Formats: sequence, C-alpha cells, structure tokens
Amino acid sequence: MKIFSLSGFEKFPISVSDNVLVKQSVKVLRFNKNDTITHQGEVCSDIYFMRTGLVKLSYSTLEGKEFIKSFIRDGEMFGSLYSHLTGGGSTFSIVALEDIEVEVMPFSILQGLIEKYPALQQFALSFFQQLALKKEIREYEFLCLSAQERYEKFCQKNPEIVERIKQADLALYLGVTPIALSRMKHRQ
Amino acid sequence: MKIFSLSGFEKFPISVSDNVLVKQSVKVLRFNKNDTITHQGEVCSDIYFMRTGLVKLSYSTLEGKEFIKSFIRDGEMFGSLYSHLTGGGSTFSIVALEDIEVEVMPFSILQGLIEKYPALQQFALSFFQQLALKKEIREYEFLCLSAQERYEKFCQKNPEIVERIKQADLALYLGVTPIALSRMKHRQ
DNA sequence: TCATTAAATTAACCTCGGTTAATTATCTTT
DNA sequence: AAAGATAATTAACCGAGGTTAATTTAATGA
Repeated sequence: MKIFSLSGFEKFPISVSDNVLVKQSVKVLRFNKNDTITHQGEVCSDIYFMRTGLVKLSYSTLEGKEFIKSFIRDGEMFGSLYSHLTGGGSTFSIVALEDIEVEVMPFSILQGLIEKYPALQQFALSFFQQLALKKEIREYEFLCLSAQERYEKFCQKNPEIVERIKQADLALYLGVTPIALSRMKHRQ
Repeated sequence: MKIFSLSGFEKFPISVSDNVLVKQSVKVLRFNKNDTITHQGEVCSDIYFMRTGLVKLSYSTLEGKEFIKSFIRDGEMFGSLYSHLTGGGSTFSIVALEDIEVEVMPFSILQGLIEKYPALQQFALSFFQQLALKKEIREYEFLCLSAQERYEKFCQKNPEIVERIKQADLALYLGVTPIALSRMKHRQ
C-alpha cells in the first residue's frame, strides 16, 4: 500500500513547520557527466533524490577492476545503506552518467521525520522491502541465469536505460567484461 | 538501534490481549530432515521463526538444476518476501536440512500488530534494512569475488553452518557445481 | 558386521569468459 | 572535414568451471 509517491523531499506529507526544516536541510546540487558524487570509502551520511539524469553505483576492487551495483535514474532515491547502518565508509562510488540534478539531505533529518510521521514510517518500510526484493531478484539472476540470459532480461526490462548507458557499463553491471558482452551480442 | 531481540513470536513487546491473539495464531510445527516445508510456486502467506534446526531456501530451474538462496538457522525469522508483497507464489522452496521446530504465523496477523505497535514497526524496518544489506553484500560477492573467494569468505564467516551442511549444498549456495567446489578445495 | 546407499573425489573433454593486443567504428572538437 | 579520443569489435590464447562417468570414501540400516 503506497501512501504517496515521492517526487522530491519537499513533497513529504509532513507539517508546514517540518517542511520548512526540510527545505532548509535539502540542498539541490548539479553535477556534470563523469563527475564522482561520492567516493568509495568516504562516509556517506546523506540521502539523495535524483531529479534528472542517471548515475551508477560502482565498486572498485583492489586489482583495479570495476563492477556496477546499480543504475539510479530520475525519480529514484538512493544512498549508502551500509554507511547509514554502520557509520562506516561507503562500499561504492556514485558517478554521474549524464549531467544530473539531485536533492541531498542528511540521513539524520530523514530519520527524525520517520520517527515522527507514521506515513513516512510506512514509506520507509515499503522502501526497504522493495529494495530487499530487488536485491533478492538480482541474487536469483546471478544464481540461476547465465550472463547471456541476464543480458537479455535486462534489455527487456530496461530498454530506456540501455539506450542511455555505455555497453561497457552494462557489462560491468552484468558481471562480465565488456569484451564478453560484445561477444554475446554477436553470437548467432 | 535494536529495540528487542526476537526469541519467538510470543515474545513480542505487545499488550496482554494481543499476546493472547498471537498465541492463538502461532502454530509450532516439527519437520524431519529432508522434508519440504513449502514448495516453490505455492503462495506462502506465513512468517516463520526457526526455534531449532536449519533449513535451506532453494530455487529449482526449468532444466532441473537447483540453487540455494540462503540458509536459515535457529533464532532467525524467514518467509517469502515476494509472496508477501505480490500475493503470488513463492519463488523458492524451503527444505529442512535437520529435524526442525518452527513457529508459524500468518503474515496478516503480524501486519496488524506492526500497524499498532511503534516498537514492532521499528523492528520491521530494521529487519528489512538488515535483509537488504545482506542481499547487497551477496550482490557484491557475486560481482567482485571469484567462486574460490566466495568459498573462503563463507567458511570464515560461517564455520558452524559449514559443519552442518553437505558440501554439495554449499556449492549450490556459492553458485557453482559440487564438482567445481571439490576441485577448488583441493587446488594447491 | 556387512550391505546398500549417499557423498565426495578424480579424470577427460568441452564451453564460456578473462586477458592482451590489434583493428575498426563512433564521437568530439576544433 | 580532418584529427584525436573514446567505444566497440575481433582474434588468439589460456584457465576456470560445466558435463559425464567412473572411482573412492563415508554414512546408514538391517
């Protein structure tokens, strides 16, 4: 049961005075394509709402390899769950794949509002249930599907995203090298 | 911030009358090793608390292959998030790896209690945050680690579980065949 | 204890994906 | 339009893991 659909932090169903608080806490930031919004390892105590554009959340390994956790597009909310829950540095970087405009708010402010408003509590619960479900589906795909099948499914489910990203980034999301993805595409 | 640690549904911090409700709704069931508790495809509108024993949540593919989503041990809670959120059939089966004793309660009862008690709401939020985090860590492992590395990490983090499961089941959890895991173990 | 079944190991063969490097296509930018 | 950079493709080689099947080891039961 969705109480409301998020179209930015200032649209939370809260009192006028708390809305003023939110307006004071929220910063609207712009980044250029290829900018890194937050670096892997940095503590990330903010929550983001993507107004326009597209970013990737990506892991860099010790051997210098990159893998992509997810793509976040306009209208979606994101942050580092790990950083939020443990206070440690984020396990991934956030990089703009297009020029973007994001709203940024400290986790702590959102936390306070959630404790105060049942509707926000329901929203938060639903958000994390959906996040868990998404990640369970990704777990299923890594376990049960081949790279080829993951590729076909992604293209089918996210045709718009495929248009907006480099093929190499799609490969890193699927867990294979860009070369392997190129081969897969041209396999008869 | 953990409000309380779950040691069974009857230990929820709720009123005496609601506790009676819970006691009436909860069934304690016993299953033998190798019994299937719920079958893939069946709607699973219950939530489980594992008193004693160990189960696996596993996917069966069309080609007759099996892959293991997770192991659930004594003291843990589980259910089908997908079935709960969509009303559809569960995407996985639940199979006892030891003789087990579980508490079973309809999701709907828990849902009602969550709406009534802030402490339970906080508990549910925390539960799904932790679930999402666990699945994000598994996503990281599939993306960034080799099968060998996933094996070593699992043994390191879950030595007790390794003792209690068949090596073949560990392989299916790691996403490789039992043969591949045997080879990995004996690789110098 | 022996017999039977299940689990784990090993071998031989093959496919898929990683790696390096060269080549071609596609974008940018002036 | 030409030049330079970036992205994608292709080739050759290698290793990890899948597959089938045989063998050994361990567990279970009568």
